Amino acid sequence: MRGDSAVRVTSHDVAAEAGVSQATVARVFSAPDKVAIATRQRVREAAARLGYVPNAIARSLKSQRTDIVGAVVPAKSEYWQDVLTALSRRLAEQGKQLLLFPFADADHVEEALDSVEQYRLDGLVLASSTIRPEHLVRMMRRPNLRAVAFNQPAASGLLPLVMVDNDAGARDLAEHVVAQGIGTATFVGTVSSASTDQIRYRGAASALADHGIACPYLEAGGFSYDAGYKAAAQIPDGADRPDAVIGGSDEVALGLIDGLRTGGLDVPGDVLVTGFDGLPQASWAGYDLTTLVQPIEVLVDATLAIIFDDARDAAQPERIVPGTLREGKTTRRGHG
Amino acid sequence: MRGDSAVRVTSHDVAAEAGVSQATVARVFSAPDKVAIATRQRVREAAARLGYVPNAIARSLKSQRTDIVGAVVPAKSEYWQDVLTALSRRLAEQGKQLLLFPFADADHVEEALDSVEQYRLDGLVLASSTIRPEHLVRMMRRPNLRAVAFNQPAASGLLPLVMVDNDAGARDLAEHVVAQGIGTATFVGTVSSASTDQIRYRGAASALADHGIACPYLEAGGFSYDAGYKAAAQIPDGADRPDAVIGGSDEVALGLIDGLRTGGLDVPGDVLVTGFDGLPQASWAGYDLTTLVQPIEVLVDATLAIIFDDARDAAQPERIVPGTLREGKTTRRGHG
DNA sequence: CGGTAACGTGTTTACGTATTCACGACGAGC
DNA sequence: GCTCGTCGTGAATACGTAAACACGTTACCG
Repeated sequence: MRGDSAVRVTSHDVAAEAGVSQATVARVFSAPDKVAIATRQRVREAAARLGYVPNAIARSLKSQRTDIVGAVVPAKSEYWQDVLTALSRRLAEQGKQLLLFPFADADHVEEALDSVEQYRLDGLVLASSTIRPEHLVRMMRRPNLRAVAFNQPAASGLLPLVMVDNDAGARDLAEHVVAQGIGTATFVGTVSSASTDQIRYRGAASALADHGIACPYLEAGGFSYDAGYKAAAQIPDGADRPDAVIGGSDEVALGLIDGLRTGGLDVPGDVLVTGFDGLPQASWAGYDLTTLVQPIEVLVDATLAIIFDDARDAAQPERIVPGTLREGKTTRRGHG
Repeated sequence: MRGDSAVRVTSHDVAAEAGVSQATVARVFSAPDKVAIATRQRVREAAARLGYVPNAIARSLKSQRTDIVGAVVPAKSEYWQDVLTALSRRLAEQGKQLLLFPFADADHVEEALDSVEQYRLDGLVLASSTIRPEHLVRMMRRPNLRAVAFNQPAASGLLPLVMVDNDAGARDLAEHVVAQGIGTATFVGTVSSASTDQIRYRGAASALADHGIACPYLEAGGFSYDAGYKAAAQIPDGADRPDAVIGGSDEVALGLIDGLRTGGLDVPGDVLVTGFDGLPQASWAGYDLTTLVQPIEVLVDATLAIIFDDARDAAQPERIVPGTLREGKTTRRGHG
């Protein structure tokens, strides 16, 4: 044992100090109204005197609840950072905690889930489409564990699902750029491996097609600023240059903007750019990106509702929440 | 009990299935070399057949280790996001987890620490100078809990401390802008409430003074992009305009840049700008900020070393790690 | 005034695992 | 052939709490 200078104090110690039984001490901390006020007071004082703090581990073992929700998310992503912030705040309000299982590559998801199973969490938020279906169903089978897929269209039918309306959002963005008078467009994203990007692409392409505008697709090969920055170099210039570039996400779009500008183009003068997600950085004055803002609070609340509401047995819920278009200067044509 | 369609399977069940005792099952999962290979195999198969997964809660209760490290951090901050990412990755490599205790205001730190005490964590990373000293000492007294202050100069002497060399870094930045030929400068940060900013300001001011340059101070009133953006409007223009603006952090500096540019100034043409931290966003082509990059991996490793190395009894360690200057275009004068 | 319900508290057990102790078998050394 | 040590395993206990159950006291109702 290390650093055992201080003694570990348990509810038994407090019981002895206060002259009551251990059960009474436990009740004072978990169901105070079942204890007479005088006794409660006495126990509280004894606890304070000894520096007693209830042991959450033991409580969890006994009660079969950990009051901890896990989140399996990609380690590097601006978007997920925002989601986690909202999630942990809401959980904190309910006296619950967030245990993080970030993964770098998809290969590490497996290990993360091993840990998840050991910790007997109350709930689990599964994010990012790099989590494969077999992993999803594995989590589904754990007793006492409510798993929810977050913004992961591929999980549909396998798990309860909460996501923003990617299709409608993409259409809104497409309609918006069409309204700016564009004649050509290109979609840049990671359609190859992100089911959200797939839906966003189809939605945008479909809406553009309604106006007789084709929408070729350029693979960014990643979800990051860097991926977007590099992809910008592959967008045709000259006569083939598209009037608008639809980014699959804000991070990619921000990279696109800087990449295009580095290439000597003016945004929005030469090319319009849109994103998706509504990151804080997208609102920064240097970019002021037109994007579809996800109602993260709403999504998070819906997720927690599925995890903690007892009346969910009515099949797998699927909550699709609409986002809102935020019009920035990246689609404001000077000569429109 | 909710959703108890699946049965909970314990080491006892596995023991029965494999025809051994519970103790042997426990050994297979915690000290496999103490079990004969044949038995081990048999137990493993039985476990797989039943879908057994060791219960980390029970293990923690018995072993008095949770294999979980907590982190008390501000909910909203780009910088801390990066730190947490690095931290959780390193922990995952060691089979440990990160439990997050984010707080919005300083008022909520208290509640966060209440939770911390209950969970009997192996270690605790205390971040942000908005955690007051009385809170720090409270954490110091918990048995079996190794608390480390991360980039929090004010904790010096109270807790083991790991931080970047703010003073040297600030001096490096100051020397760098002096080398660009500036004659006047202003520091913008949150000296009022951040002990890191205080040191950075003193360091920069001192280095500038060595060259006969005064360094007035402008309070940003926050650590965010927005705070920087607004502060930019208060920087004197005309004859009093400083040649360089030293930001207390990258987030503030990025806001400053956009604020100055919105005000019609050219960065770096009219004003040089520097930051501090080395955020990913600072490297974005749209900014390319000159900043002092913190060696986050090194800091994190030092932190975990203090938490997990048994030989730390040699008083309170204080690790001060140097950062590295990253020269971006925000200090590259066209007409220098 | 008797019966009964509500209340407050103590006793006991269970949660699932790690670990100590004890025990038998087996091989080596003299 | 006996001792001793090692190895593999089982039995038993402890970790600290929550909750079921039991019991005595008090108050309320008809």
